[in-house]
Amino acid sequence: MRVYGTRALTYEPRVAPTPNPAQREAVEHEHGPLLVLAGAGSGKTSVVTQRIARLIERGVAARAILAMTFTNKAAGEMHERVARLVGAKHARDLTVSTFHRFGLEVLGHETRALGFRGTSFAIFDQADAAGVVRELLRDVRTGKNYDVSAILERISSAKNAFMSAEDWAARERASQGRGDYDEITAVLYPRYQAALRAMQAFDFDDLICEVVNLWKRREDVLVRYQERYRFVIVDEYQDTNHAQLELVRLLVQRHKNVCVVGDDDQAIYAWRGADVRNILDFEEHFPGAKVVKLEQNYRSVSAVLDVANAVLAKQPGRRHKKSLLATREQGPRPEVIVATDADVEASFVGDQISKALEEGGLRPRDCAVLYRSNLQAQAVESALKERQIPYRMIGGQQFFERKEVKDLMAYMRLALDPNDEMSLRRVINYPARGIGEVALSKISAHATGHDKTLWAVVSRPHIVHGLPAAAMEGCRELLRIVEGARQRFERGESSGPVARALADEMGLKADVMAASTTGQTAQRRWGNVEGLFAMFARRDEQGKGRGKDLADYLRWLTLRQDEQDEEGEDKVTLTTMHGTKGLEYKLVFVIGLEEGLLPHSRTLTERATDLPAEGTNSMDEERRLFYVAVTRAKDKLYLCRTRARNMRGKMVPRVISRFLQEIPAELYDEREVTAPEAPQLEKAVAGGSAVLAAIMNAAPGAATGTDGAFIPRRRK
DNA sequence: TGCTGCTCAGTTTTT
DNA sequence: CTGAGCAGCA
Repeated sequence: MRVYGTRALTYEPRVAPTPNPAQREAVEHEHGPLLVLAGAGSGKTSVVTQRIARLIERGVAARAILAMTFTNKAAGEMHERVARLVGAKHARDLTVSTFHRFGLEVLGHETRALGFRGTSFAIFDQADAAGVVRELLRDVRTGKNYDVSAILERISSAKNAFMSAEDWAARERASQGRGDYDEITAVLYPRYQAALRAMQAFDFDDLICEVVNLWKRREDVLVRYQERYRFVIVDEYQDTNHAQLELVRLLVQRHKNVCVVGDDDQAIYAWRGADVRNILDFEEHFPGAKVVKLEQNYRSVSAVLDVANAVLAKQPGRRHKKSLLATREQGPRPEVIVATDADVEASFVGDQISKALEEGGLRPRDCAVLYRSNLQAQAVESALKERQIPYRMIGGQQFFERKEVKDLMAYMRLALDPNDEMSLRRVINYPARGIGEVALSKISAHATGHDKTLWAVVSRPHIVHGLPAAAMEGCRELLRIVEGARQRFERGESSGPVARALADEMGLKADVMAASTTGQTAQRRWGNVEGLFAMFARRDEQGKGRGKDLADYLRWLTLRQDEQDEEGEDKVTLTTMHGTKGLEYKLVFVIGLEEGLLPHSRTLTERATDLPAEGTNSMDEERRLFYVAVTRAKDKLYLCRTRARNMRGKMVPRVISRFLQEIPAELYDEREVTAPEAPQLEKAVAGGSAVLAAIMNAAPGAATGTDGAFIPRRRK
């Protein structure tokens, strides 16, 4: 038992919940479709893992079970938790995979059925795909400045709906005047798809869609997978898109043992193609489905749950109505903080965390700051830095999307397989070596014209008619670098040393330094490269640093986000509301609860680039996002907003978020914060260990600094 | 070819 | 106020 304040508010540590009747029902269910509606904090993960364990216990072969998640992290965690229940031996046979990884695996095994030459294909990430579209756009020469990502969004949505280029064009014609973007997409979609196939490449959507297409075309292939995976479990089902539904539907058609777990109240990804109707209409998609609702919340104190339920109370037309039932005590009241501006808001957060750490017995990892947009992180970052509080930021640009990392990876791929055209194109003129747009198109044209690979032409640049001497020299330079690395591999060197040699040879360090405006960014970016070296070194130690192992790994890395930051580091978490799903913290700050941030201005005003999503309402989605944020808090919740905020260089007055406005005032305490607090003062008065009250239950106004101690922070 | 300066836009993001 | 992308010049 821990005393959290002068009012002797006591928090029982969360007891591992013995399964309640609903949970037990979900765990014990064996055959036929099952929908588990799992409210926030209702013990979803434990139900899923126990269910898998139970199946194995009842004699289902582990290799017949397939669990699908969205992120590698979730897959890893699930696998680990099942392993703890059933032992490593069974766990090894179990398949826990992301949708995309699964798709990759299937396509990799079926290259013959796909009619590919050889067994290798490339995976294009967002940036690669954008590059293709940008290039196609140049070819078409529209004279207009199209937003590439808006086009990609449309291509993606067409693919996931299994619309062919003709379907799209037909729809575009039928609903004429739908705008330039539908029109240009109709032009580019077929070209984009053709370009990918020509390069023997798949984008992320293809990894799902092409599996479905293959299975539809080749019953014999489908049957193999149906026979293999007789029990299928899908996590975060509310995030699935149409293609993923089709994949699942085909896979379980025969045995019908499909269990999906999700929460329609936490559907926040419609903007990237998730279709909440998948979970709403599950019973129609899978007739005879059993439905189990998990409504007992084991995470949050009831004062927090009251706010969460109030947020959803205004949500119109919920299909699967659930409410969160508290199992914990009342707890401290959530607080609404009104700060003068974003810096004051950030300082307040910093001060409260600082107190919680010094006097409240909390660890940094118990605290999180949630915001709508990554931009908001900056003020909080400096506030925490100033107070020397360790933090980690989730989101922002991912490690493997960083340019310097991608460049070096492309060289590594090229050294293993010079016919990897995408990688070649990426680095053919990086670092700059005189092969510009003109030279590249000459080389490229020669390759297509003489039915040679791009690499074959680069290897013998003199055969290209009219290629400038500089470009020819550049080709030889590239050849020398890649050849050198290839030979190192042949001599038996493993990935770590080869990567270092490559970086050396091409002068990566010099380029990274030169391309960075400040010493700090240079340091950070070179640090990323060092991180990549370290990653290769780790693989080398495991004996997986060369040959096919390495090639497979490099390909798979395209599907893999940051492997860098250590799980379980003792740091405060800074993340977007989207990035926080599935996580929980004792102390949570939700900041920037203002119109224009939440709901975000982009949901308030429509744009030509926006892709209207069917059957969804973005305002409702913003509300659910708020709900997700609120339900992360276990013990104490702060809801913060500002009166004015510096936006695009101007101070702008701010209006309270409609979602915050809707919460009945009796559910929280409110206070105004005009200047950062003076923690020293607090400490002098309070002292001792029982002062957690300061953060948990401070009397309104008590901590508001009025002594003018506010020194504006310098912004770098 | 490659750099500089201008213009424009400015969510969320996993794979 | 920033950063990305492009046009125009060296």
